[in-house]
Formats: sequence, structure tokens, C-alpha cells
Amino acid sequence: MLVATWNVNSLKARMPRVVAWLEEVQPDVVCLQETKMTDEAFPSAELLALGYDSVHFGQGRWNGVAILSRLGIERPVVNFAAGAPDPEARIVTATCGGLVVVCVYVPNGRALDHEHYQYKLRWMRQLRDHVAAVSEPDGDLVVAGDFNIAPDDRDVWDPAALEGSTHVSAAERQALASLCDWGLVDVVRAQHPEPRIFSWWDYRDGSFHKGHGMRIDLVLATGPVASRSAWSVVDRNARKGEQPSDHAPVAVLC
DNA sequence: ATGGTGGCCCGGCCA
Repeated sequence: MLVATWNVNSLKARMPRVVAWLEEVQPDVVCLQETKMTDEAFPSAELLALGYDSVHFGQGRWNGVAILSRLGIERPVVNFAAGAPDPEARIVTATCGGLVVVCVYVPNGRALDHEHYQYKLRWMRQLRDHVAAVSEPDGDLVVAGDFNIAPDDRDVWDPAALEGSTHVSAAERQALASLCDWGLVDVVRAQHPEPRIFSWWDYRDGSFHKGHGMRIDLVLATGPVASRSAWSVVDRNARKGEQPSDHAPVAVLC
């Protein structure tokens, strides 16, 4: 099955691009982040007409996550399955064709000395508890989404320029490593060891054209799923053209 | 490089 993740930066603004991409790529499961809409505004009927069942967790102006599936949506879980609920709409889980799919929009962190950075680190710890609550390391599970963490220096355009910034700090990378230690593999990285594979480019300053990006959108899979996967891609074409998101979709065949 | 662009919804926040 083809499983993808895409931070769309407003589903309202991006719906034409999303529909075109679904029709072209025909993914089986898609995790969306930053829908930036309420559940009432979510275009479930339009997606169903394209063959996709969906579950959305939104709060309106900010955040918002969804899972689209043409293999069914079973056992949907909105918010964390363990511990206190997140006040923001950043995680949704469902079983699609036997695969447990966790769609995440990890907090940005803003700055190393900002309270939001501590929220991000706490959030990553709670994500590990969530994953342990909905599966086991030998189960069929993916955690896909915008992690707002570049796993290592291969994943940023200029490590020196980002010294002291969020997304690359040791604590954030350790939090991601700790999640993976539970039993998850970064599928794209496992299949593509080369540097400078990016999934996000700032809208500002022509970053995309300059190759100034980061790989922060990840598909993490349990061992059985990762073993079955022989192909994955970051679809840079979706970052081009009219009104793109600042993120490209990441797709994994598994 | 302390700006720049784009989305929210129309002044400032967030990424």
C-alpha cells in the first residue's frame, strides 16, 4: 500500500492541489497536517467522492490533522490515547487496511528558550506513550507527519547556519531517537542514505530554488512494515507551481 | 541575513 504524509498549510487554501495530487498519485492512505479548519469545515464529502474515507481532528485557525484512506477507517482515536489530552489538534490515529496509522503535527518549538520548546519535548515523550498504547513494536504501524525535527545534519541545507535553532537541537534529536528506540525506522532515511533530501522549504527568500530546506516530514514504521517497504520518495514536484504548500508530500510503499 | 512570504482573517500571530 502507498502511505503518504503532507503538511498542506491550510486545507482550504490547498484543496485544489490536494485533489490534483490524490488523483495523480492515487495513494491509499494520506496523513494531512495543518488543515487549519474546524471539523465542520473539513471537506469529507468531497474526499469521499474521490474514494477516501477520512477522520479529522481540527480546532479552526491553527493546527488540525487528518487521515484519508481508501482502505477504510477503523478505530479512530482523536488526540493522545495515553495521558492528558493535548489542548491543540495535533494527533489522530486510525487503522487502515490493517495498518495502524498515527498522523502527527509536532509542535514547532519556536526558540530554544521558549516555553513552546519545552511543550515540544514533552509532546514527543507523550507521543512515545501514545504509540506504545496503540501498538507493539512487532505490530503493523506507521507514525507519519511533520515532526519539526531534522533527524541529523544530512537533513538540513546548512548545519552551521542553524546552530542554536530549533529543529536541530540535541534534545529534539534525542527525543526523536527515543521514540525510534521503541521500535520505529525512518523509512526514507533507511532507503536513501544521501544528504540533502528535503521535505520543507521556507516560503521566504526563494529558499526552494536555492535548495535551502530541511527534512522534517517523516514516515516512521515498525520493523515488519519497514522490512516490507522497498520504495519511498519525497515528491518535490508538489512544492512547485501555483500556490504550493511549503512542505512536499512524503510517500512510502509498504 | 533579525529580513523575507504566505496562511489565518484584516492587526498581528504563527510557521
